[in-house]
Amino acid sequence: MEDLTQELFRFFNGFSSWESSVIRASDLTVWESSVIRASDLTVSEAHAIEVLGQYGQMNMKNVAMKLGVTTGTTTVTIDRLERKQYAKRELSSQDRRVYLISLTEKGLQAYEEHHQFHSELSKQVLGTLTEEESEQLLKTLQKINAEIF
Amino acid sequence: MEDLTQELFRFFNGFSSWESSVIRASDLTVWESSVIRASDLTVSEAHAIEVLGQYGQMNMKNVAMKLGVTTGTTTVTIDRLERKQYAKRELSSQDRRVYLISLTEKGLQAYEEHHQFHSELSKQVLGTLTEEESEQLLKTLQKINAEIF
DNA sequence: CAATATAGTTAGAAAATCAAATCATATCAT
DNA sequence: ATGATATGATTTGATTTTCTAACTATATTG
Repeated sequence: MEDLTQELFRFFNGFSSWESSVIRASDLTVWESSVIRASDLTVSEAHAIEVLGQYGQMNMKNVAMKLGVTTGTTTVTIDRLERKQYAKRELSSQDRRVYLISLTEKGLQAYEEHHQFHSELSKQVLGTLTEEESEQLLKTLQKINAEIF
Repeated sequence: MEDLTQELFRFFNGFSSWESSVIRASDLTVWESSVIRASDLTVSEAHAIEVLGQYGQMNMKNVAMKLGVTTGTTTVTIDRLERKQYAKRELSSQDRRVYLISLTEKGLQAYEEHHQFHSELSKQVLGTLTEEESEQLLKTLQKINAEIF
């Protein structure tokens, strides 16, 4: 039990630093020997795109919850993404207080690009495991995600 | 493979929002019907304590890497932790450019407290799995952590 | 030993975040 | 129905967190 706690959080922290290095790295690129800014996405904007790409259209409150920030913060983030045309708001027809947020074409494209890096890590993970372990891991993660997160 | 990528990052994002809600919640407490600040730790300070508690004494650069921020940011964070007596710097005897950072008694105590919350989540995870699945998960995580993170 | 690399710090600016107040719409209890 | 309460989203103003770039000190390398 104590062991699992330790490995669980090591795993989480490992992901965490990997993820921020990827976001930062993908924001830079080298062109004719000098480093230039490749995308105009900040780290928190990239996170929001990741969440929207992963879960699809959702309201502000749910975006905020997935990001682990307040709705005030989310309003600001989505404002910027909308201004830069990565995301769009649509009024819900069910509840007129609600905005449904989704990615635009450009936003989806940015998500796909970022997602490639995820697949890379996934490949690395599979590389360390046997066929059987991989299958078991998938099942276990599905269970945990469905029941806890 | 695509499935695993999806579950892996859902898992990671689930952890992420859980973790930020826990850090925020543990920073507040209710006393005589009003919410007051219980600890003087901010979110980024709590993260640093978590890393130092998890990995033990380490230099600034490694702390920065684990936190996924620059060394400049880390200097500021450790400055504050040192001022509040949660952490301390020691000059390395091997390399005089290097500071080794570690938790003080007070820092360790804060780490232990935070760690309790981790155990709670761990317990929840175990609750959704069979005995066998739990053992397999532990082994798999150990493998991944050792080889990738 | 000079040139280059690395660890850490500092300074100033920009980005991210929060809490609280506010607005508009929904829901609930009577 | 309607007044009271709850909820989703935004705004405001302040604080916190972070970055980049320049800098210092020490190590390493050709």
